[in-house]
Amino acid sequence: MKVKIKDIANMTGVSIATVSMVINDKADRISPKTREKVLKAVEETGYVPNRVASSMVTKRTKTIGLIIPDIVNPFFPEIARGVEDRAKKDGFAVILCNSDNDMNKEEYYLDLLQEKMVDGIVFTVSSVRTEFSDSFKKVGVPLITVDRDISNIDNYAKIVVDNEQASYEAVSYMISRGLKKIAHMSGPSTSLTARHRFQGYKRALEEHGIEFDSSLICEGFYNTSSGYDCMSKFLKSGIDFDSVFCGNDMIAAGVIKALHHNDYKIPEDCSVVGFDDVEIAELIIPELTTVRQPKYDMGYKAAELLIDMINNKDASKKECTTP
Amino acid sequence: MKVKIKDIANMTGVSIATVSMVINDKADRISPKTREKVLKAVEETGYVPNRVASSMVTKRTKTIGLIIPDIVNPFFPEIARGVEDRAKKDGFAVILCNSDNDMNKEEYYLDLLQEKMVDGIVFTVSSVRTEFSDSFKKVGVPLITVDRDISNIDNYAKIVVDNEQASYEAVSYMISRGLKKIAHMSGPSTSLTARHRFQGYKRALEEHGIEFDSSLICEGFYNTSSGYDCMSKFLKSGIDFDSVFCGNDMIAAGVIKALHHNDYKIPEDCSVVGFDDVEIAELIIPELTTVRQPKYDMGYKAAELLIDMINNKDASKKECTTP
DNA sequence: GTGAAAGCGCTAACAG
DNA sequence: CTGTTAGCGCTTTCAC
Repeated sequence: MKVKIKDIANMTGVSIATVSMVINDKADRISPKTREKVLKAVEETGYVPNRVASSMVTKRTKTIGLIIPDIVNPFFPEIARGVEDRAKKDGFAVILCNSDNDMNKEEYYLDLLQEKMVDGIVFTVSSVRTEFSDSFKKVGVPLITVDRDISNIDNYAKIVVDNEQASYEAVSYMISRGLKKIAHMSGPSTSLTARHRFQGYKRALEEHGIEFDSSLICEGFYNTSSGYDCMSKFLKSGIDFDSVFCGNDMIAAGVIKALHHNDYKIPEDCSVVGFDDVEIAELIIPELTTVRQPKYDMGYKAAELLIDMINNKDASKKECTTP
Repeated sequence: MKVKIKDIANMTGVSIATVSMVINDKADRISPKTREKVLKAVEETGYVPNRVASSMVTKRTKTIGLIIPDIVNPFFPEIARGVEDRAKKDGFAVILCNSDNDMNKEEYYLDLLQEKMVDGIVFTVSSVRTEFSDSFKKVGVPLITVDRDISNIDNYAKIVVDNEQASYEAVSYMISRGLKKIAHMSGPSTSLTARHRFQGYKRALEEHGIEFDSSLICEGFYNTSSGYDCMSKFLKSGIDFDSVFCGNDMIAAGVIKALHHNDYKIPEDCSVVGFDDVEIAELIIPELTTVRQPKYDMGYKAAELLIDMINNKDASKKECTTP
């Protein structure tokens, strides 16, 4: 039989209240002697406090829920890690939920987490969802969204990543390095991300007095073959460029491949800058410079804000942009 | 104020015992009429049962812990996903813990999970650990290890991956495709994984009547530059080979790069086969054929076995090899 | 079919 | 400083 607080109390000849206090370090009012005695008994018996029972009375489970689309998608592990690290700092555990961008699963987990009485929820919004369903609005615990797509969901605390700004900075950097004819191979303009990255590109050109040239733009998809095709087309048509700013690393990989096949040297003949969805990319392709996305920070900050909301109910509905 | 079982009971004019039964579908002995009435009240009030309270009496939290070194390491997300999917199937939630291969963190989480009264633990053993510490042995709940390195930890239920066999099959396949001079560029022989993969390579050759040729072996590290260096050396020294079996995908990426630089065509001039630690690799490098590791299945099976152990206390100490 | 009552293991006043 | 006591919200016999 598992040993419980009562056993420790009996063993040491004190009350369970006293034992509870030393276990929870509310020892301000406990004599060192009793404290030692209790601690020793705990040690000897291997007593493990039952936090489920504590939760019953404290109404705190010290657990938060994390709902993401899919931990296998390389975008999310870092977010998850950020959340977990911050949670751990305050003694919170994290329940991991993969929603697959499926509304039903999202609701399933929202329910599950609430039944488990989590203290709060970090929710990574999929790029598909554009608004909260009813069951969302009914969530009775602090909830914060981590939004990689700056969607139009409001009225919730959220962490957003500013793709426009990140893109702007990357292109500005390229300009500062003397590049002038910067092509842009983007993801589909149906994607908010792609649009924001494009806007950042454009703004950087404008603010540095470089005229925007639509012939340097190639819209495709977020994959390697798209990058390959765009670059092949450019090479064939003889368009003049000295560098490429790519919508993501997959595109960049395709671009690099096409350049290789045409005996271009990188970065001597053409610089390639990608956008980081995937950590591993640059390991495999050292020619690639990439814009790091603050995924870890997004998770970390989300958890931080959430814990804040858990501790002061008033802290809700904040917004926070990374980096 | 949150609505609780008592409120539902009052609203419907039945006892809390009855409400409890309909909520938990122990409705064999409940009249359909009462059932409907209760369900309706639940619906109207948005009542969410407090599973923490249930856990108090049932002694089951329907939660399992998952300890892995680091979710950011591309090896683990799939394992985690496998665990989560299987757990979900039986209504279990998963608490995610990143240990960073740090014994202290491992113990911290082992403790945390037990305090949270998880029903069981899936533990992914780091390649460093060679034995269980005391606190390990004291774990009072079912525990199963997922072991990618076939280490010498015994006396626990575990899932292992058979690198030797996977390697054997890959090389056999290469041989069946007519390849005869298969070079092997391996990870460091200090790694169990590397040794097992090497053994599989060797066995495949032997069983297919191909003589082992140590000059076709190049030992390095599990990274790109190692692959690049090995291949460069081979090309310089004029060693005759028609293909390369690589210890992992990083090595393979380096090999491919070196071949490219020397105007070899893949797979016409030389086939390259990698070993899959990283899903993304083949997206970026389509020339690469790779041995898939059953990471997802490992996680899935681990959770399955664990749930089995949770349900029948006798099912422990099984072993199970994937694939 | 349904209800009453006894806890599950712990915390938090309040007394002493 | 320490003990007593009243629950936390639910499940589960055992009566009715």
